Formats: sequence, C-alpha cells, structure tokens
Amino acid sequence: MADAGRNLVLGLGMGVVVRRDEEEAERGRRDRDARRELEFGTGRCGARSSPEPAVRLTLLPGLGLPWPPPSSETNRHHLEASSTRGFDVNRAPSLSVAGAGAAAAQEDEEQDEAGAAAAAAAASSSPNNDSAGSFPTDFSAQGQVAPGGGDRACSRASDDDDGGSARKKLRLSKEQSAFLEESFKEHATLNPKQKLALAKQLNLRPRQVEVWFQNRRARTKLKQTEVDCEYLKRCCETLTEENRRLQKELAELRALKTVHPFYMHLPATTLSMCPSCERVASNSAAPAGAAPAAPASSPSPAATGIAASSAPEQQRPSSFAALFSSPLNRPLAAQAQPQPQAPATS
DNA sequence: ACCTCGAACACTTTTACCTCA
DNA sequence: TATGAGGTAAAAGTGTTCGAG
Repeated sequence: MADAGRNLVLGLGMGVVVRRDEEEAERGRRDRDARRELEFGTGRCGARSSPEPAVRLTLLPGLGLPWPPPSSETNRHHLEASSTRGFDVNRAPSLSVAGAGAAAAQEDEEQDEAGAAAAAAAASSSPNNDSAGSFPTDFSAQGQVAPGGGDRACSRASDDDDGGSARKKLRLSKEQSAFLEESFKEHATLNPKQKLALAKQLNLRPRQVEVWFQNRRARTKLKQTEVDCEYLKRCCETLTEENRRLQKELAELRALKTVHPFYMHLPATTLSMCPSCERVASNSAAPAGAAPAAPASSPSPAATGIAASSAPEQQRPSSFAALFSSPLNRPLAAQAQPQPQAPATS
C-alpha cells in the first residue's frame, strides 16, 4: 500500500498518532475483542461495573446459561487496544484524495444525508477512494464520499468503474464502537437529532450511525432469540423428563390398583387424566368448576406440554420464564403449593 | 379511504479479518 | 514463512411493513 506507514490522527479528537501498519495489526486484536464482547452481551467498557443496556437480554431465571461472561481479560485487551490504537479507519489518509468536489459536498453531507447526492457527484468526479479502504468521515477535514457513490447508493452503481472502490468495508474504530455501545445502552433507537449528534461526535455519517444501530438491534434480537431457544430447549428437556416420571408413576399406580383393589376404596385424592392432553391431575380437593388442568382450548404451548398459566398476568409473551413457571408443570404433589421458580437450573 | 413519507425491520450481500491446513 | 480456502462478524444494501400526517 502506498500509504502504509502514513501517520494518521485518531478521530474523536484524541490526537493519538499511530503508524498505519501498527494499526493493521492492532485492528485484528480489536475486532476479536469486539466480537467477543458483542457475543457475550454487554460486559464491556470496564469503567462500568454493572452496565444496564437499554435492550438487554433477558437471562431467564433459573437457567444456567453456558455463555462465558465477559472476562476481565477481555476488558483488559479492550483497554489495551484502546490505549494503543487510535487510528480512525474511516478517515482518509490524505486530504488530496477526496478532491475539491468532495470538499464541496462536505457541507451538504454535514447537514444531513440529503447531501448524499452531492457526495455521489463528488465521488464520481474524484478518483477511487483511497486504497486503504477508508472513506472520509472527518467532517472537518474532508468531504463525505460514500463507497458506492453516496448514501443509499447501490453498491452496484460502481460496478462500471475501473475496478476501483466498490463499497469498501469500513471498520469503526474501537472508540467509535464503544461510544456507540454506550449510546445503545441508553437508547436502542435514535431520533434524528440524536443520530445527527452522534454522527457529528464520532465523525461518522448519520447513515453510518443509523446502520450501526440497526445492526446492533438485530444482533441483540438474535442473541435474545438464542437465549429463548436455549431456555425452551431446557424446558423441553425438563418437561420430557417430568412426563416420563409421571408416566412411570401412573403405571405404578395402575399396577398397584390391580394388585391391591383395596386402594380403590380410598376416597381421598385420585388421579384423573385429561384424554386430550394426557395431563394427570388431582381432582379431590379442587372445588367444583375449577379446572384441574389447562383448558383444552389452550394455544400451542399446551399441546407441547407447555401449559398456559392460570394467572393471565403471568403470560407475558416476552417472558418464557413466566410461561414456564406455570403450576401445571409441577409434579402432582406440588401443584397446590406455591410455585418456587422456573425450572431447569444447571 | 387513500396517499406519501420516514423509520424500523428482515433479509441479503459484501468486505475484512481470522484460523488452519 | 507464505498462501489460499473456509468461516465469521460487521458494515451496508434492498425491499417490506407500519404508523403518522
């Protein structure tokens, strides 16, 4: 690369100067750390002891998730990387690259994304973006030139260029990512003002901030889905095991009944099985009209052994814990007692 | 009721970077 | 040590939905 070794100044006004080749090496470590941090939730930015993300994964009660917590090692790497690295990869290494046209487009872009058209025009008038793969995001220094020719510009728009910069991937700096993370903890969505402010603060385009938040929300949702899936799996295992146990118990009772008909005369608790769902329930103590088991009209959870709760307020759809804390999933003997907690701890 | 616009989302593509043979 | 394949995560593109005006 022609600019390898060129000194670059960090965005965010930190003024840290590193050599480009050092940055390349550091970036790998940074990305690994960042990935780990995102994978494992929000345990980043060591300054915070107990981060409370705006959109947080609901770690359901009683579920020992196998995910490793964000280790202090991770944070240490994170901080190390932050302290040694400072190259804003989105910053063009040279002002001369963008050209006067891009500089003219800068002001439009700074106002809003409406400047994308101007930026695109500027991009078309300028040669390839720098081979470093960065496109300028420093509003104070150079114009905003989208990789493919501006905001919302299709990447294929540059297919006909001379094999140059078709949608270069931009890596946000650690500082930028951390700042965005912090913002995300406060609010998972941004209003236009916040977006603009963040963009300005980070020397990014508003579109970049917007995309980052979109992707971040998607990651959060994905993680939540994984958590829910894991919880459902465990619940399924628990219910299967419980079902097995009850079947066995029932078989034993039936055997006992045939061997010792004496027990038939016992007036106390007897068991009845719902023919539709094969759920066994006690009917002796239940008052008239009280349903011993889930209603047959229960939605799919009942069909899968996941009984609907008798208390509607416990049926928050967003909480699998509430769903599975239903008393119907408890052993017969415990059904009349208060529900201790959600199943499946490990 | 219909239209327009913008925001959010789902899905996909592209890119950068890592690991490993 | 260099290198290419394969995998992965993130940035970004595209189309759809939905609510407000």
